[in-house]
Amino acid sequence: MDMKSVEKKWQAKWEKSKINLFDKKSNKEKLYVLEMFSYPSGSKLHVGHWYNYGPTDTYARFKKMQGYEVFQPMGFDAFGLPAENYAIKTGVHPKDSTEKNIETMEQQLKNMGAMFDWSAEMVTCDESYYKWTQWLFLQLYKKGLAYRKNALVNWCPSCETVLANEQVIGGECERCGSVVLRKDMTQWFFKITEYAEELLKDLDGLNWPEKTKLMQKNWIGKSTGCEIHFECETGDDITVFTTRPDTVFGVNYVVLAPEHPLVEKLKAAHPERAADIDAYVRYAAEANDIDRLSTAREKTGTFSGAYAIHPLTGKQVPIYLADYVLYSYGTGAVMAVAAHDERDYAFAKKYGLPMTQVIQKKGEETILPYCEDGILVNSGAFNGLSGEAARDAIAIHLQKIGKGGKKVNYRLRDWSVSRQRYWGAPIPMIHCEKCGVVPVPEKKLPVKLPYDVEFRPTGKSPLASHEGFMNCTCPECGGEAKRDPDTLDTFVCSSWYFLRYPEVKNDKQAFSSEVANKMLPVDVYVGGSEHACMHLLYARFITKALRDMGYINFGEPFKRLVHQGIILGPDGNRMSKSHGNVVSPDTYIEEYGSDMFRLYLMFGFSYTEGGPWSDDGIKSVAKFADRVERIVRKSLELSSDNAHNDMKSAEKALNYAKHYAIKNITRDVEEFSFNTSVARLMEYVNAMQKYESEVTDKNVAFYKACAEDLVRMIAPFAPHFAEELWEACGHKNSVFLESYPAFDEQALVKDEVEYAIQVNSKIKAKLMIPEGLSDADIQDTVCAYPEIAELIAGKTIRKCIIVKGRLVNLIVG
RNA sequence: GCGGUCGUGGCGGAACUGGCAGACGCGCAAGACUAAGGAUCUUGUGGGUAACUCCAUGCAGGUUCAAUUCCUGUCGACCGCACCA
Repeated sequence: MDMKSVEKKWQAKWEKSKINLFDKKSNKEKLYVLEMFSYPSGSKLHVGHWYNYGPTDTYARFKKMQGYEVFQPMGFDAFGLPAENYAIKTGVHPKDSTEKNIETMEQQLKNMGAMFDWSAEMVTCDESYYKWTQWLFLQLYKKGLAYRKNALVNWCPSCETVLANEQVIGGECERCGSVVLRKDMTQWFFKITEYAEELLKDLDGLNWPEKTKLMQKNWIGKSTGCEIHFECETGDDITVFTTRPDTVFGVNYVVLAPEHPLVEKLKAAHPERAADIDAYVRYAAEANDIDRLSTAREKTGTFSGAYAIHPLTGKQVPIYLADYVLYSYGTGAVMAVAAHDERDYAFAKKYGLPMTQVIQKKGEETILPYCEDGILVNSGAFNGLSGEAARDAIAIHLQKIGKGGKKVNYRLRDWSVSRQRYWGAPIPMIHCEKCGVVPVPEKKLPVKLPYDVEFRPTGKSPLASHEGFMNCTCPECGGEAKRDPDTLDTFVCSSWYFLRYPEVKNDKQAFSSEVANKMLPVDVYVGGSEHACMHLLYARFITKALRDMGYINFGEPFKRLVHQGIILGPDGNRMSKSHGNVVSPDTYIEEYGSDMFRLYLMFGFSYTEGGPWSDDGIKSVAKFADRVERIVRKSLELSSDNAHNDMKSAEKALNYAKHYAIKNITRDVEEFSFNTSVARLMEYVNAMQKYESEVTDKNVAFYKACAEDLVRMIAPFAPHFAEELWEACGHKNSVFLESYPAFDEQALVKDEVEYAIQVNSKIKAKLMIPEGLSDADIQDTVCAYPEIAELIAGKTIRKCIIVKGRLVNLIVG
């Protein structure tokens, strides 16, 4: 079959007949199948795109044939750093390069022949979309979920710009390789932490890969413990968080993170330490992330000169500054128990601080630092308690005396969304000297991203130097004001796009509650696992926030999540230009066509595993298709004159093969197990071939029906190919308007089944046993079988294990 | 360091809730049809052995009538987090 022209032909027909469009009026059950949309990069579709979209399209087509009204949209995540970097390098404007790239990718996606509903296409850098991204920001602001604060951000000194965490690779700038520093800046944040508990709890109900749920769980990092107040000599309260209140009597000192606000005050109280403190704070600030985060790094710190009062013993403990305490976690201060914490132990050892053992290992000698649970000693009234009981009792006691109490902490931090970049959605906020920070009124949206901007890095947001953009009037007082010069993290754009797809043309709203509640949540979401703790978490957060604002009535965006594996280069490394191992799909598609390429991707790999690329099997897949075509065409040539209509054993065998294939494919496609599905198709084709070549007296009508079923069965896997054959079979309508063949359990009932016969768990024989026998009859049949009878002669049967349809195990002795 | 996933023929990979290990295919070998075949079709194909059979799912144990599957330890690969108190 000339796949090239066949593909063109059917793509044109599909477009004309609008068969791939979602029918809102349909009374079939909706199924929202979504692949993560793509970033319009300069190059063409790569193997990864194909691997994500091809097999998922097979799933979607399969569900369509099963009677669902499938919605499978596609769009582009078009804002972002790569386009801007490309612009800096080449001078081509991000808008121009992005639009051009989208055009190419659209064409390539269309050539793939997936059943994307192109009427629902959406591009995040279009005004018609980012208007609503800005709207979303304003809603979060109104709700108190978007706020501005001063924070430490990743700063690249050479590009003079802030970088997102994901753009810091091993502590270095993704663009230029400089070591990234931390810098204090005022930034917009989304209060995702407010949803920490719900984001954690709701994971349980999701049909997601366990691995991904676990990653999110760890990322959220819930830890249950206790807050304890130490009174500082300045009169201030130093609150620490600990998961080990049972060690509180062992506190030897208190440590503040160098960024802790109290540091300034302590310095003022102890001028004799000021120089040292300043030096240390500076040292900590300059230490880069790699150094600071390394657990192997030697602990450093300095004495503040001040003391705090232990809340239970009343003793004085020194206050230290040390950067092994992170300002961003908990309270930015810890109680140090040198005897029972490895870090405190290392620090105490280095600075010659005392250690107090308060936990004893049960029944064995305690070697410090001892960080496990044990029996409390030197702990006043709490001596003798251990573990959870001790923690509980001490927390309750602290609460009673007003010195602390139980507390839950999360590792999750608020989401920093400001970017000092050009190619993103402008933040719809205005800074007025009189009125402060004022939101842009909703009806003034969108805040348009100007085209004529100098986007080369200067240390400030590119928009900051665009006067036409920056200068505006304050919506409240009408006076002169400035716009926010930053743009939103592109993850904001992608955190709600699935809500927009069902009504991309809605120019009154981002989405309507009515449609969203009907079309969402997404039933099956397919994309890479690298988004586990970014996009997939953000999208959940935004969904919950929108639910709480009353816009939607569901709190989870993606009911089921599937991750495709990664196709590596032939050398087993990740495909990359630097490895020189990038495989382009184009040459294969040129030679074999889009259907064969996707069929091979499905057959050659385990979908969720992926693996190193190899094209060994691609020819065989094409060969398989040839065989299918030959069989179908041959069946058409047969004349039913003088043919019989009986279901003899040959027909029964073929019928069995067909229903066996249907049953397994139906189960496997649901599981995204495409390789086994294709294997079952091949088996069925082999059975067809066997019947074709071996049976001279054919049941022609039956055989023709089998051939047509084959075309239906293969349709989701090779859509253009199947349409062509379906037409050849004399049908006018698309094969995708057909139902996927259903299997009949009755056809799978055999007269007799082969059993493996074991004697003392060793296989001794294979035996055909009629279906429907009782266990006792099966045992008798087996024992009567000469080969077995001989083996068990003179021995008693102690046990007979029968697994219906599979094996019989005789335990004799 | 912590958490997780995975180790099966020469290769990609199967094995549903523990039940005949190696489905399906690649590759390889032999044969058929051919002027020819890198087309197509048929047969064979984990290893050892002349054979009965024996050995095989990273390695070592355990549970079980039965283990690729469950448990313990160990080695290796990959992924995520990483001074989270």
